[in-house]
Parts: sequence; C-alpha cells; structure tokens
Amino acid sequence: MAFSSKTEYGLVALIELAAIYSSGAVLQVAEIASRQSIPDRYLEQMLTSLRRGGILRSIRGPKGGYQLVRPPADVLVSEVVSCLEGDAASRDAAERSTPEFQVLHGLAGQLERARLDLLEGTTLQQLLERRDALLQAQAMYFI
Amino acid sequence: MAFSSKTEYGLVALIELAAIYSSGAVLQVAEIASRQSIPDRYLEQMLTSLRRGGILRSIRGPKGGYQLVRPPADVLVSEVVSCLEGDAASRDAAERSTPEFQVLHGLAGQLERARLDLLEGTTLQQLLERRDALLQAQAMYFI
DNA sequence: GGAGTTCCCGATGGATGTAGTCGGGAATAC
DNA sequence: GTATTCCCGACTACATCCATCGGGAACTCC
Repeated sequence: MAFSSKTEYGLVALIELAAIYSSGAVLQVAEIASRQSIPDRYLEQMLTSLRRGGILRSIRGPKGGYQLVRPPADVLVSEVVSCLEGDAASRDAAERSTPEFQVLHGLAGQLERARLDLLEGTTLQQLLERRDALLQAQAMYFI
Repeated sequence: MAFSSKTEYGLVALIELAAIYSSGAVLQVAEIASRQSIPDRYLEQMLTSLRRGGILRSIRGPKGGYQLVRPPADVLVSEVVSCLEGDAASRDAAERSTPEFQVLHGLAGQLERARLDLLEGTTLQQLLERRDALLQAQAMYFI
C-alpha cells in the first residue's frame, strides 16, 4: 500500500474529526478506535503526533477528546502525511555521485514531486466529501 | 529515497549496459560494481533477478558477462522496478472496509497510478540520454 | 477532596524487511 | 585442467513497523 498503517490510521481519524468539526464537539480515542477497529493505544500515538504537529488540539479529563485546530478545508493531506511519517527524521541523501546515480536521483525527485503534488492538492474537506459521497451511494443501494 | 537500493543498483547497472548495447559487447558484474562502488556479490543478485525477468541475458566463463536482451528504447523502467522489488510477492489488500478506509484506499490508488505513469513513461534509452547529457555538461565545465 | 475518566509520555518487544556476506557448484575459454 | 565467470541458496546484522504496556498528569463531577 501507498500509506503506512500509521498514516492510514491517522488520516482515518482525521476524516472522522473533520465530519464533526463545525459542531465544535470532540471525539475520544477509544470511540474512533472501536469504530475503525484499530488498537486504541496505538491510535493514541498518531493523535499525539498530530497534536504536536499543530493539526489537532486535545482536552483532558472526562468529556475530553480531540478536535481539529483548523477547518478541514485548511488542512492539506501532505501536512498530515509528513507529520505522521516524518518522525523518523532523516531523509538521507547518500549521494553516490556517478552520473548514473545522479540520473536516478533525478527520476526519484520526479516521483516525489508527483506524489507531493497529489497530496498537496487534497484537503481533509475533500476526503470528507468523498466519504459522504460513498455513504450516499451505499444508501441508494438499499432502496 | 523513492527507490530501494536493490532497485537503484539494478537500474544503474542497466544504464551502463544500455550504453554498450549496440556494440554487442558484454559487461561483467565486477566491472560494473567497482565503477559504481557497490558490493559485487550483492549486485549479482539484482542481475540474476533481471535475467529471470527477461531483461538481461548472461554468458558464463572467461569473457562472459551480461547484456540487454532488447534495445534500451524497448525497456520500460516500470518493468525493471517491478522485476526488482516484486520478488517479495504480495501487495496485500487488507481491506478494512469502513468508508473512511475506502476513501484512503482510493487516494492510495491515485498515488500508485501517478507513480506508474511516470515509470511506464520512461525507458532505459531516456535514462541513458540523460546520463549522456550530464556528461556533456560536465565536459563543458572543464573548458 | 476523592474517584473516575481521559489524555500524556516513554520503554519495550516481536515480526518483517533491507542490505549485505558467504560457501560452494556449473559452464566456458584457453 | 585450470582459471574465470556466472549460478544458487543459506545466513546474518540491522533497522523499521506495528503495536503493547505501565504509570503519570489534567480534568470533571459528586
């Protein structure tokens, strides 16, 4: 798959949080985790990274939980991804410098560029809309 | 980096082999490995995969070595990549099927599509030309 | 102010994959 | 027949991924 499970879990949680953003409500780790069938103590780590990355805010204690800091339309998927998989810090540029390696390094750059273009061109809002379209389609199916 | 070292080493070797393809000559593992400063016994494994994938042919014994089966213009980078990193066979479709996961699966598909488009749109011939352009540019620099 | 709830933080462990090493065998040229 | 080259598979060291866990800090509500 194109996403690590860290990234996938984090994004899934964010879509859920995007859906309730306008209401000002919060969601708890355990809620999201059980709905999505992912380990709650693991999901917690992702939400922590997202909080440190300025994407989420948290509230402690009973009735606590997480919510988006910014509206979903202002959160780029690229931010989220780099926040979640960037914790293992180093992108090494090992630089073997024969011309053949340089050419491949250029191609690798094109690939990363293409990936980034897509991720920068997608917001949480859009993911949410796609989810809702999917739900609509499923509702149709049952009529 | 966007390529594993397996893939990178394999492609580097293929660029060298593409450069001498029209002469009908062969190159030996040890030659390529020492020029590119990569472990020869390791490179050997990649060339074996490429032979099994129908991209290279080999000749044994003294004066032996490897050569491309097809002209460089007929070898897509996508073939090479799937041959080199596809040996660990399974692309798993673990399919957690909440709508949120489905949306992400769709996005992952877009990403893979974009990657494949680039790799299918690039041939060994093109990589060779880029290398030669780079060599030209460096030659200029020394005048 | 005490109890329960929720987030917070770091340590730990197993499974898997990556990058390489190695020993010995088979074909070929000279 | 000997040296050279490719051929084949096993093995290891290390890192990274995917969690699991124990205990602490803030907060609500009674």
